[in-house]
Amino acid sequence: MLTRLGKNIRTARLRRKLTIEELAERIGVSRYVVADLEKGKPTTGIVAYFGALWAMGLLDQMGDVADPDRDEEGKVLESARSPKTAPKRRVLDDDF
Amino acid sequence: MLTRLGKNIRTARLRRKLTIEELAERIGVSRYVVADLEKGKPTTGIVAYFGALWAMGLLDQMGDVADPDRDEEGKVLESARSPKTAPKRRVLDDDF
DNA sequence: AAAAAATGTTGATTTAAGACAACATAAAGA
DNA sequence: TCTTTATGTTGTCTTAAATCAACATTTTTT
Repeated sequence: MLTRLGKNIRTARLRRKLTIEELAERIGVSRYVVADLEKGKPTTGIVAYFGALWAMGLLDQMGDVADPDRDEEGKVLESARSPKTAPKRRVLDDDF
Repeated sequence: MLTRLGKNIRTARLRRKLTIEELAERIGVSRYVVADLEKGKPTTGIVAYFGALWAMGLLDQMGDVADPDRDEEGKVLESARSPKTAPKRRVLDDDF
């Protein structure tokens, strides 16, 4: 997934006729970081990746990632613990 | 966008009843890295973010980000340079 | 084909991320 | 409540990321 993202960023950059150096300058890093990032280097700071996406108008696509509303599996796990319907009622309520 | 992603990861973790340490162990980093990442620390390596998403089954959501097929702006810029239809023909063609 | 520009590569230096210990605080369970 | 567990916070140390210079290679342009 990392190498894929790197390749996608490179494709986007080439389409925009940007050199590695130009993109690096806009992000505020050296050209080596952008070169690494396009290879999908795992240890590179996420700010470089996000900066590249931002500089090319692609960052908004990150908005949905891990969005709680779309996390169906997580929603199921949560609702399994705290059921919405029929809240637990203490036995004492009937107790006088 | 970074703090948003961090919050989303935290929400997903809590829903799954995972502690920071448990998630950190699955990713292969210390608990401090996960704590940073949930705050959206920019300089943290992307591998930590991706690892967290992966460990919770959320990584596939990254597949579409910066996908060339969805990069409409990039496609326009590219096609403006190399038109698919009507390839340029030299004037000489009419020339005898 | 020649010149220029972009990118790749290597080695050295600087800087900061990550790991860790120790303790404080907060949250959860008995 | 008391106890445990989870998380936050601070400081130190080690490691590796990021920068840069210099040169090689590739690509583009003329």
